Amino acid sequence: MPLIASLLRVPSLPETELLPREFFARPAVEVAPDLLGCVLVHQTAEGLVAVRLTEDEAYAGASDPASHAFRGRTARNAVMYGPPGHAYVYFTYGMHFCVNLVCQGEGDASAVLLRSGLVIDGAALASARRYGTAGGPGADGRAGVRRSTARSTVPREIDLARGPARMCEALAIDRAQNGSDVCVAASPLRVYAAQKPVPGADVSTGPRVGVSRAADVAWRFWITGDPAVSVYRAYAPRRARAKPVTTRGPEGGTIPQ
DNA sequence: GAACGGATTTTCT
DNA sequence: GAAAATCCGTTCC
Repeated sequence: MPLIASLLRVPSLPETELLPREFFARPAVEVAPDLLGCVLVHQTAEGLVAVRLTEDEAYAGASDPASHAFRGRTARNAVMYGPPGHAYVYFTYGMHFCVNLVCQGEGDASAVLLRSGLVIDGAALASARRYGTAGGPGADGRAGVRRSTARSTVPREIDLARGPARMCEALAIDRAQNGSDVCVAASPLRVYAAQKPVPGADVSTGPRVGVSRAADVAWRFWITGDPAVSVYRAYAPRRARAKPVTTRGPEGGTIPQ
């Protein structure tokens, strides 16, 4: 084995190797179930965090109404049109990042959205990123998880990367990782093969979460019974803002709000 | 335990 | 100008 491979080896992955680019050079619906059990690693100056993938979703390109590529190429989705085995990171809902892995060949804008995983390395660092410093919830005054009630605000390790935006926060994935090649050992962000492949019989399928279009296709995949899988939420239209702000403050001198 | 509303900004119509 | 591949705390069964 090359020396560099041992130097970059992940503690929890003694015998596994990086996924080759050919792995991703297939339709996303084929790649998505095969990614379950594989390990996403992000190495930063702070340290290394690794998650074993437990849930993902396939997005086809121009033919999929739920895909970001459905309406053609834009500055945001450009990476999806590039070569397979690269990360497509996008920002959504004004505050969250989500990470995809690009599939097929160049020009086919398909990808797999990574939805959930179990942290198997760097849990302390992941927890610090999600909940603040290791002192516990609220220790640094951050709003993430507060002790507002006596129960149910205790962070759980199972929740560290359970959900697409949570996983990005645990792994410190943001715009800087958009376009990263996950198939080379020199990349801080990379994906390793599963130590023990997940049998097809252990993979469940269902509709994708939160999408309004093409809600009938079962392109969400997860490891059956795994606790580190996000809760399914059907698409729900967001209601209009309660305060239209059509007028300014009261005329008579009452204090706003 | 389900349902709801707020936060917040990029992206495209 | 509205919707969006979300998360979190609160409220109401």
